[in-house]
Amino acid sequence: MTTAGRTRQAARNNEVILAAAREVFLADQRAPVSAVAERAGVGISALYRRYPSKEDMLRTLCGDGLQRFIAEAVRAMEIPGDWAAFESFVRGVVDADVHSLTVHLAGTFPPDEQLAADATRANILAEALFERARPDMRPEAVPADLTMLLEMCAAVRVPDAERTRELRGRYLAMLLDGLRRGGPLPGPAPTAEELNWRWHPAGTETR
Amino acid sequence: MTTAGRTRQAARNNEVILAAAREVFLADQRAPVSAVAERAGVGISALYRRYPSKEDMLRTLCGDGLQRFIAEAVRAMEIPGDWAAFESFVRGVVDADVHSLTVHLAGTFPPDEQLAADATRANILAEALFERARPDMRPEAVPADLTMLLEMCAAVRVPDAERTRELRGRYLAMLLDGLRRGGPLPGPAPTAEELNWRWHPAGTETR
DNA sequence: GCAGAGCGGAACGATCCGTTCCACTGCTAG
DNA sequence: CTAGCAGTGGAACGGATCGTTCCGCTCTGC
Repeated sequence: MTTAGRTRQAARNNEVILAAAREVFLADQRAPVSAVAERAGVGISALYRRYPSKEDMLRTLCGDGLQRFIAEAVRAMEIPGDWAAFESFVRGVVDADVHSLTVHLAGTFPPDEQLAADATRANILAEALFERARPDMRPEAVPADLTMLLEMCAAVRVPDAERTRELRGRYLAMLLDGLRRGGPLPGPAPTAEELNWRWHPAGTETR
Repeated sequence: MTTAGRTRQAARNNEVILAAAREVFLADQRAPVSAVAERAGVGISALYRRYPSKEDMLRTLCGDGLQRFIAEAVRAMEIPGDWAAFESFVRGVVDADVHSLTVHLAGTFPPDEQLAADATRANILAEALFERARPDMRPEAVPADLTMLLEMCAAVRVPDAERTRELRGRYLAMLLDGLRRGGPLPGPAPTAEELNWRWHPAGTETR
């Protein structure tokens, strides 16, 4: 800002705006565009110069989240211990607060070819990590459970972002301990359709 | 409907409308009033005949949820085993899907004297049940964790209501197992303020 | 029968939000 | 040095949504 020329300032705004958008839409998926501008400390024009529409902004954000998810998985793959790799992966995803982006934004804009490809890749990676760690888990656990665990962690939220991270760590620890041991689980695991319903054409839903 | 006179029909509508409101606002706290009317199969007039405003409807709904919460606690109190009582209580609350009502509606309308009293009573009861079961829990567990566990269970959601209940049972089992055993938990437990922030005057929140 | 309680749903006004537009700024190319 | 324009702030607009009101109808309970 102080030392910045016009172009430098503009380049900087790219990140600032994306970060602001992430924060705002993480807190409230239905937040207005103006809220993003306000948080970024820029005018609305600055947003519309970069993204043709709000929808494009959300798509970009979602894709970005998916990339981070994939990056976490790739990183964790290198970790030697099977359970350690899985745990590090999940902690990384929860810590980066990536799940809300990829899931809670679903349905707010039509899917996308690139997005679908990334989602598939993300699923494959996550499943691989899960399978590696499965020997350490209770027998009924399935990869689909991971999605739900992430969803549950994302539900932990307090006004302060840093504290939210801390609390999520606490409950993720509980969840992972629960994933490892305990008596038999009631009811069947979630199916793929049940996990992805947000993307589907929104049929008549009971709730 | 078939055998109903006008007054009988009206009395019936009382329950139908409240049930519809519960379902609708459980699914989406920001749902329009018209959605409630539609689900109840009545006109909008039928709602406004009973409740002066949407806000009153939400308040009633919230109070109703709190009553159910209290009823679950009182019921569970009679159960002999300490852990069994606690578990039955939590399962009951999750099963009745009462948590979303009392928490996710928070902030959408100004508090209320009766509501506050009920909330206090609910907290005391829940805490008592928690303390009874605490010997069976990992040492770091505190009553405040219960609120978060409920919040996490409420995050489990699929389009079908019955299936949602089933899945919540699955993950509640995991959570309870995690609550009982495992290694040390990272980070401090949530504070009372952190749990009730939704009710507060909505200061400047980071997220 | 008939007065009116109860109701359906159109209509209204307020609010909100995505997008556009325009005036302005100050860098940067030449 | 300066002309031009990329980048910007924010007011303005038009459409959508939603809470609430209102009017005309129905059908019951007396």
